[in-house]
Amino acid sequence: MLDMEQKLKIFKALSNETRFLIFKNVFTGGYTCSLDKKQPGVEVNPIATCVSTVAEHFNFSLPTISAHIKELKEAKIISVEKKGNKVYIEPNIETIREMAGCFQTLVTNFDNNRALFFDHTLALK
Amino acid sequence: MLDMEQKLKIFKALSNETRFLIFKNVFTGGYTCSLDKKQPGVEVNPIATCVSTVAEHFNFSLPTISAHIKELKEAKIISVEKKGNKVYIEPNIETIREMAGCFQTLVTNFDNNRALFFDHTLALK
DNA sequence: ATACTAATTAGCTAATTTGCCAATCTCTGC
DNA sequence: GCAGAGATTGGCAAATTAGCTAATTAGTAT
Repeated sequence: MLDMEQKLKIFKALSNETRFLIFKNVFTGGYTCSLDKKQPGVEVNPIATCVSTVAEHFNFSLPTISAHIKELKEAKIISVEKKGNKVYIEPNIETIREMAGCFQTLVTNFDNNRALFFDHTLALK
Repeated sequence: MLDMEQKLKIFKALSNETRFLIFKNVFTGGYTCSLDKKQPGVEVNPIATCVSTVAEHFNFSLPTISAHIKELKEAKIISVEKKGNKVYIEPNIETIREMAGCFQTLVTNFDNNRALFFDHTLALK
């Protein structure tokens, strides 16, 4: 279960357009597959990518993109793994699953409370 | 459907601890009911409250809380309605429902894609 | 060893955010 | 009309964020 501090980090990480777009592309496979032809034995999540590949999609410097990726990592939205020279980035789907659950719980409880207020029998159904 | 700009506003609004707590309390009924004894005919959502009631829960000035509430309103997380002297605040559950849907869609699509990659028949099920 | 690539760190500036107080506006009640 | 309560606006200071370049670290390849 995500505590408040963790949720705040997630919201902050996703509140910046650049980070949001990185997040979107990492989770939907928007970046080219990073399986490296020079390192055919390296096992990497097929939709993973690396910091400089991400940077190619933006008009920002590599250090800037690196810092954004660090923030996404600290929010546990992505995870990173250094293999050889590169840092591979992978989506951390469990965090997103938790967020989906949190919002859904809020909606469900809200609907139940509303039913409870206006029609007691409905809430018990 | 929420566009990216709207999502960014929502994430930004919820990335601040004070705004997050206001959000939480407005949606879970954490504030005292604001049905005004002096205005018994006024119809108000039972879990609505007003700006100064919210401010009582924080060690921040009223203008500061007012600004936070404005940001939550512009993100369409809450809606406000002026009745007489006061501004009543109500949860905007539809926005939260949309957020729940967005996250859930992302998770579902991710899981399907993963299944597609590793086992084609699974994805078709 | 040297050179090259990938990435991070450090130090800086500009812009944004978050708080405050004082002033103003709006509505209620006398 | 005037006083008072509720709320917003404007102007300011401090803190944070987001970008840059230059320097550094880590790994690869010659």
